[in-house]
Amino acid sequence: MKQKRQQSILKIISERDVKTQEELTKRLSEAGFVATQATVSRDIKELGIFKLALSDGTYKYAITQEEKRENKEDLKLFSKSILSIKCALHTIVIKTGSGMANAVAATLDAVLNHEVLGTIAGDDTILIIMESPEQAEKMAARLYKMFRKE
Amino acid sequence: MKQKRQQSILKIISERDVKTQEELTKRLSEAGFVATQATVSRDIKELGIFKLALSDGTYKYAITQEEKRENKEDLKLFSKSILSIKCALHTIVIKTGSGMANAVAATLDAVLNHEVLGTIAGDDTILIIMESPEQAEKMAARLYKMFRKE
DNA sequence: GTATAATGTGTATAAATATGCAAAATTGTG
DNA sequence: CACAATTTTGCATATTTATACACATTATAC
Repeated sequence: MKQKRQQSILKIISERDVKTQEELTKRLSEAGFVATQATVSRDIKELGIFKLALSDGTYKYAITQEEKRENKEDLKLFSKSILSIKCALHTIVIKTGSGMANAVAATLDAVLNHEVLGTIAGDDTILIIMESPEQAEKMAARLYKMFRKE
Repeated sequence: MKQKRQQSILKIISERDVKTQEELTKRLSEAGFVATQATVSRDIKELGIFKLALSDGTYKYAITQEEKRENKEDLKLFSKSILSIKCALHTIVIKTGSGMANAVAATLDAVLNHEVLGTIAGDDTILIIMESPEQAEKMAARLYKMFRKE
């Protein structure tokens, strides 16, 4: 549910100027996702959405450039190319089909941008560098979930 | 006053992670600009600054890409203060006119933000830390270009 | 299956932010 | 200079947003 609700949020704010979380909550329920402002606040935090000052003196919620390109759909596509995800110290190693690493890394980069120190991609291997082993493990778990075949 | 205060705000949020407007108000007054949260709120609106969710669950105020570019103009100004750029292992050492290091470093930080691990500024020296010697060399070359007198 | 852990959510509320209004400061004009 | 017009600011407060806590839901292990 959360997943789809957040999808819907991204869609809504890209279509209209949403000025407050209350308003977003209302639009969400119109779209079939009933939630409270509290939940919306948390979603917004997770999605990295922020309140932007418009030139007309009002505000709207907006997405960073990276997220616009995000396209969680792309990720699903790429998930077919991902062979394994492993954690080593403060780094994560992802094995992909040969020649796929760069494409996957680029997409990953766009999505994870603010959360990772960096990514390096070879031909069939991606190295993701985190700040600490703990963070690496967390991120690995998240990636694993992300790419899990269902 | 307003002008300079807003300058100062940009500088402050590029140097530290500022989590609330209250905090920013405090830092401002430390920098010699006494104002209330209300004023800061208005400045933030005018500057197009926004509250960004960090991956560690907290927030900070951040600047849009466009404004970072504006700051790049400042770089040209600062280039007069830069005496030398040298690379050492995975770090870069920049020598500036005495007392200029902090100002230059703050601006550099704003522009390079995502690309460097960190910067430290003394009175006339800036140390930029990269992830690897290769990256350091690359960045040094880029900086050299950036500041080359034409 | 049941138990246990982890994640997600609503309620109520705390915390943070934006703004109407009046006063102060600044700018423009003669 | 005086005086009007404009802009900026603080105060008080309304609005908006984030979060502690308890309960619900979902995933994971046995």
